[in-house]
Amino acid sequence: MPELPEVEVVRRGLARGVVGRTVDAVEATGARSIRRHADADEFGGAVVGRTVRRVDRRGKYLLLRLDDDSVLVAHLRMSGQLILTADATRPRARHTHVVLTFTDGGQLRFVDPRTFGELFVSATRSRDGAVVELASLGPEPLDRATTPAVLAARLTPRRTRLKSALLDQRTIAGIGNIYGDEIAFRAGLRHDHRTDSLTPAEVARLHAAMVEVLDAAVRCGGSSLADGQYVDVDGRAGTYQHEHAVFARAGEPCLRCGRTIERVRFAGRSTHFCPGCQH
DNA sequence: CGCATATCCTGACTGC
DNA sequence: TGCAGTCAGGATATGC
Repeated sequence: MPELPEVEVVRRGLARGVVGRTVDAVEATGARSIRRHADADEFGGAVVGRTVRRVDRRGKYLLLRLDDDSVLVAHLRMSGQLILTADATRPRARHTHVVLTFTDGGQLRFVDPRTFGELFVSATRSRDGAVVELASLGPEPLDRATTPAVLAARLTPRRTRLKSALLDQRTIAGIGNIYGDEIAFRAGLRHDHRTDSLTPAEVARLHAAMVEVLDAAVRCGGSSLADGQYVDVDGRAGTYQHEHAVFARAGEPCLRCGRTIERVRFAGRSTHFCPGCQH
């Protein structure tokens, strides 16, 4: 479900909601959600008593930096949600697998029907705050340091297709199926455009499209699709789905040229594009 | 190396 | 209304 924009919106909610708060108790009833840990006690032992210092994001991962320099890492995968509630007595949603209760009585709940998501504590204390488990992630799309030249250096040496490269988190971190399609459309490039044939002008368009699409999506609070899975920490849906040019618009006219948006299976994922605007 | 496929799960939706 | 089949925002392992 969530890609960079959705994860960034959740990060902002957590930054407002949990920084400075101290974990009083942890209930980890879903073993799969903490699968990198031996058991619930071991996971709880790493979190209880800790105060959240700040919340960062790396690609689609959330990093809750704790006061012992460890990091509580969260990935929502397809169906995960992190929900804040001030009232611990409020009924828990079905598939609530991990609950952190703060000393003030509020809670952070991890809800995840498909159980693909996970929470783990990384003991990493590297100087720059990097999490060793996430070392293979590519650069951040919205970092100023991620210039068109950086993007070109990561794309053009590879002999693959544009969408495969965009979905590969080692190329660039945070882009998933929705934004891969939207970025390719805005750049005027087909999903199956070969990365090794991208010209500097095409990479420049791709870079601009990437920044514009992701920025706009963050400003809209992310994309919430028909199943209503994605919501922020307060349970609110995003609105960027109304701005989608191609994703989930198969059979509808392209808003730019009027041709019919197509949907194909590519790289194992549903892929949407305009046959008139993308080459 | 690149690519397709299967896998981990539950739930929503489609068509009979 | 019930039920089988299909599909889903991600990441990873495997085999060609």
